[in-house]
Amino acid sequence: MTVRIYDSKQQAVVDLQPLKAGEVSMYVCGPTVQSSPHIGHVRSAVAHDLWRRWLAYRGNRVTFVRNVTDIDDKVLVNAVDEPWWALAYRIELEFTAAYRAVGVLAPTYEPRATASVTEMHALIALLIERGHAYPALDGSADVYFDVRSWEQYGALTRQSIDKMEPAADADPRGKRDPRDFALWKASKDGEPESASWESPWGAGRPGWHIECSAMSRKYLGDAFDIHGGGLDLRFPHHENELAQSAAAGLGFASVWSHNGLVNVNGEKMSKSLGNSIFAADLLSTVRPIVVRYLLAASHYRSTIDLRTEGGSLEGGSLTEAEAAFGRIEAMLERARRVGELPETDVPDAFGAAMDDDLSTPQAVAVLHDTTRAANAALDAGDSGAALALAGEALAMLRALGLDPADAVWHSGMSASSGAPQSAALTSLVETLLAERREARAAKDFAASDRIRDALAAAGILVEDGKQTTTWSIA
RNA sequence: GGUGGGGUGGCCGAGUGGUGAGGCAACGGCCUGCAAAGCCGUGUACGCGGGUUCGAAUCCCGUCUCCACCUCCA
Repeated sequence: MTVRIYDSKQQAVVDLQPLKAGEVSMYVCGPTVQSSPHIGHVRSAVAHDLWRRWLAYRGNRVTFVRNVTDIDDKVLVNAVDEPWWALAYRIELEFTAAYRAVGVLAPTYEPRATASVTEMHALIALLIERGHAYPALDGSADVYFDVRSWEQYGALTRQSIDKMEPAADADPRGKRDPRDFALWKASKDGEPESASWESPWGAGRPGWHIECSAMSRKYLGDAFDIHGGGLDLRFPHHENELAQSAAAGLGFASVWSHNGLVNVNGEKMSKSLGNSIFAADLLSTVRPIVVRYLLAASHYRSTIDLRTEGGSLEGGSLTEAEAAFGRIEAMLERARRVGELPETDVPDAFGAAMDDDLSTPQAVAVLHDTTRAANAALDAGDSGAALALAGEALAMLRALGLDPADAVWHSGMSASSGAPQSAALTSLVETLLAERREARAAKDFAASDRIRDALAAAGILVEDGKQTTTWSIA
């Protein structure tokens, strides 16, 4: 069965035809580690993680490379009271933590730009040799890509050079055309020695785009299947990558995949508006699995408009997501009390939706339908049907990386250090519930309700089932 | 100016010609000692104006409007 994917370059959904049958190579643009991760970074990572998991579910061996841009103008600028490499690594760790928290699988490899300077030099030399790049005309060590020499420049975003605005990433005096972009940037006075590498054109550091061309080639080869990233990277970053790699004679990416951006209350997140939602705040306010659910429930290409209530993350989209996902979790718990969930494949409708350009909104609808059907079967006492349906729901959750039982959601402090407290709590609650059971048996509902209210005041929800009473921390 | 994406019920969000995806919220019912949870039911939704068609959210023409990108961006 064929997985279909939207290719940003062709602007159409196409059959994914891997270069090698049964193997898919993906290169995803990771962050420039210059400041803390926000929900947009998390969204991008989850979107590509969903792709990776689905392609693997369909039997492909996926090689997934996501880079870390650890040298860049902003890394240097933001490193005020620490070395630039310390800032870069500190921020990289924050990204790793955020990705892990929302269940993003570790890449097959995660190369840092600074570890591939040699490969960048080789690519730049190749471009000069082929007549598509030149050392700056002003005698600096800058090297530029010559956009006029590559007639397909603009192919990715369908723009013509003449209608583009000039690039501002280097002194235009050294350029043949103002739209030429830097492959190599000469070291400048005042920049740390550690941020400077020798090159055939003089000491300097990489331009922004060349690293991805060099690293994708290094780890995935001259041609690979999918190149992903945020929609905001289409231009100039991906356009320039494409130009470099294609002009160097490389096959490069077969498919370009871009995830949509995240708005907050209808506005683009930006530093000037001060409305950025940082991963650390998000993940300490809302359960990470719910964040992942929220991101997975929207199509990866659409803009997500995150609604907050009076500036608080609680009360808007995230609270709705908690309610919706909580239903599914509750059903799984109900079903597990009846028996063990069988291992099954995902339902066909779910698979068909996922195959169709990762249509997770429809796939999640199937998940909700299955949840409702499982609850109905449980209400009807049909354990066999209930377990079969719950098993299907679990298979879907696993395909989406949303299995509530997965160890990633239970890492950290809570599990171990909380164990004694949890045992003490359970003992107390069970004692109170035993008292309540007696009161109910004696039809002393006033006493019964008093106990339930007291527990509720402590944040513990008591629910009477047909046979048993369950409790949970609200 | 150029390129691209939108406007769907109280809210979010799918859907490219044929019995109203799914979720959140609300209301009614079943269940319950009462609740909660669950299940069942309840909505004359497709920016506006024309057109094509037996039939349009979906196709065509016109029009209004919002957003993103055009060398910092996931």
